[in-house]
Amino acid sequence: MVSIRDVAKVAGVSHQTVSNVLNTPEIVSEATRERINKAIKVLGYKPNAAARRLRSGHSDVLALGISPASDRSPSPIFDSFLHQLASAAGKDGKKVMLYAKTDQDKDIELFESLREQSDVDAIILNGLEHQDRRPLWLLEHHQLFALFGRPWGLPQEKAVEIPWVDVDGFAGIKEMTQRLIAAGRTHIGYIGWSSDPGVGSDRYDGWKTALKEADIPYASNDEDLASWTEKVEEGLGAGMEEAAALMERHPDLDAIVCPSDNIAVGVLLAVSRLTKYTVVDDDPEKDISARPVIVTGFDNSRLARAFAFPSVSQPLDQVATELVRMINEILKGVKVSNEPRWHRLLKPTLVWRDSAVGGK
Amino acid sequence: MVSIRDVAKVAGVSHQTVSNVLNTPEIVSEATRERINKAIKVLGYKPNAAARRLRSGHSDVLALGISPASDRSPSPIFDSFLHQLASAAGKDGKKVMLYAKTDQDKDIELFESLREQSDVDAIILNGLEHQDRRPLWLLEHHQLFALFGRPWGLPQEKAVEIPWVDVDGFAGIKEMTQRLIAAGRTHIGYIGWSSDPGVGSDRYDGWKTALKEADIPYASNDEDLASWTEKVEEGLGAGMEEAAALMERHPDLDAIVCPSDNIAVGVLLAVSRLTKYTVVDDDPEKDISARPVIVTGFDNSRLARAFAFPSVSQPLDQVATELVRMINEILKGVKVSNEPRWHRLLKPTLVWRDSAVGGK
DNA sequence: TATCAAGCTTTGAACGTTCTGATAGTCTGT
DNA sequence: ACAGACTATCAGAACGTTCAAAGCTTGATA
Repeated sequence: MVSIRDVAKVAGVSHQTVSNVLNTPEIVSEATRERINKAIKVLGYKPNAAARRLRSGHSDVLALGISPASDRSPSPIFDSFLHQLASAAGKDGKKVMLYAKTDQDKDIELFESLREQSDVDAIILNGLEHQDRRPLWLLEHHQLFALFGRPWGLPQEKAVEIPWVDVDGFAGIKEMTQRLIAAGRTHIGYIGWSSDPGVGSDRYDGWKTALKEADIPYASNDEDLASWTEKVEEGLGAGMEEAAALMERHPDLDAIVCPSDNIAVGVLLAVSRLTKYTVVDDDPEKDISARPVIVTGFDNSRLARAFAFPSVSQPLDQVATELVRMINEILKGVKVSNEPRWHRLLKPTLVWRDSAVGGK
Repeated sequence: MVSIRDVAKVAGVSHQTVSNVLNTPEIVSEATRERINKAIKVLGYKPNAAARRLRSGHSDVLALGISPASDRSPSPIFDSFLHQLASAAGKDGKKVMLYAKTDQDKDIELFESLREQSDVDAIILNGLEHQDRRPLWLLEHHQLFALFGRPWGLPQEKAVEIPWVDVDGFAGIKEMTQRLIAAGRTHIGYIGWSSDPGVGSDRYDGWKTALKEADIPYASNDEDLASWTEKVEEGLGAGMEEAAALMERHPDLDAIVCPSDNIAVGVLLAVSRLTKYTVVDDDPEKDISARPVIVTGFDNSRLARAFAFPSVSQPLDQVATELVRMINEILKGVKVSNEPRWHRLLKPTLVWRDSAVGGK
């Protein structure tokens, strides 16, 4: 194995100068720098990560938990996020380490073992549960971390100390609802999660607000609103019965907004069965505006593409980049504060679809 | 930071004895061992991974590439595999590191940078392309690795040197076809990948063989078989037109076998539209045997659950466990040979469904 | 009693890097 | 010509662990 000292010998300098070329090239004169770089190339020298870690105390590794897929698994786009994160981290010379998530207690146990082991510089949390203990534990033990998602349900004074990136579900759903209204739909229902004080109510509010601002009659009364709403647990294909109930209650229903693609698929299937539009021969799905009821989702996953329903697309590349940026700044010693750069609420993109079903 | 020497001081022994307790406890007398363990607990000592790596030369880290989700992405179950792998590795004190896959050349470049850096002990490859250069490169450069999937298309003498785990697609599809025959279906078509000499033809052969063994008339003639087959590119919702074509060609068709859940969904949708069975009121999907055409998939992903079609389930936990075991053995210095324990073809499980559509 | 083996423990070096402080060389201004 | 400041380089220590080998008991054997 070729070390920094071998390079030094070949280049005729001390080992420290080689180290300087690697870490602070600007303090080395150009002549020697070139000589050393040449020696590095000739010898095929690669810095030893372990030694670097041992001495410098940081590992350039981010840890990310991955939960069993059977979980309510908010994201059909989790693997997409993983790729973006690995990519963003890689650009920065960092690596992403996976750990298998189980429950909060086990997670914390694991954090404990990562701590002080100089094995992981920072942790990226996502998919927080309500009143999650993990962020507080991490804060308390001065373990660096950043959050994908907002720290819903945490006291304000704590939340301020937590760096997070999230996508604005409220704005996304609101825009989608407005787009439906612009398309002439005026009887728009909502089928979403039953028990989710954070993300769920945020998206629900998006729908409600759009209706109110457009002066849709039933939006002015909470009781009326409730009758245009159905609660359902997250899950692929969920919401079929609820869609039926909603349509029975409101025969004039012409659109349904869902906070996830998983639910939207179920709702779309139920709707298409009840409205018979899938059996018409000349494919009415070619133009979704011809659909008796338009169903919309969230995440713009492959499901939305395959079933050709409109969906809200999360800018996962930006999420990943911002997370890595935040962690970098923290590692450099910048303190987390109330400034906006520690709490990024990214705007999602509306993906409308007029094209035919199918495709990849 | 508390080190091995601090523990030694408290326990009144030398640092090496502490190290022995950690690595080879059996050579330390019980009395001292207990004393040291107590000191470890009291001081909250955690071994420093970086130092251990530096000295011992191995990192206990496995690298795994993750490709952008837009790719033909063979697995709607990739994240599930990730979880299993992280879990299996974790049980063994190992970690999984992600790297962002792009193309073969970039991958190899990355392998090169991982090499000698004592940053990664072994690489896990999956989703090989046809005539993939990566396994050969890794062999040539003596970088340890194992494969999820078979080294299709590699010369036998090389393939023998490559440790791999795969799931027997042939057996899975064959069993599924036999199950359809047992259910009284005798006109069974196949819609699968157009260009895939490895996995694709393996699964196709499963269908063909089952038909032949059951003496289905059209199975004896290759030309007839071809007319019961449609080729299609992988993709969620793909295969709609092909399903229509197949049904037109064979009005007596009563089942379609697909090599992936993604395709099965498209096929199922096309079939349900053409056979009008989704519009019947008393949910014929409650019992799939009542379906005019049964569609089957592969992977038993959430899609199969949601749309209630039968599918072949891959034992991902076993795959992960075996991969980790192989890598462990190689790390211990065991040479890869022609023995069966280096080439594991695992039996998948058939998941039949009689229950209603929907649910999680 | 001297010798040897076995069981347990210790000592010192080594892994490859970065950190710290020192040294030589060059330039500037008086 | 000389102090002072700055630049480029160097030498040695340090990070926390494991490796290699040597040392100390103890008990059995000749």
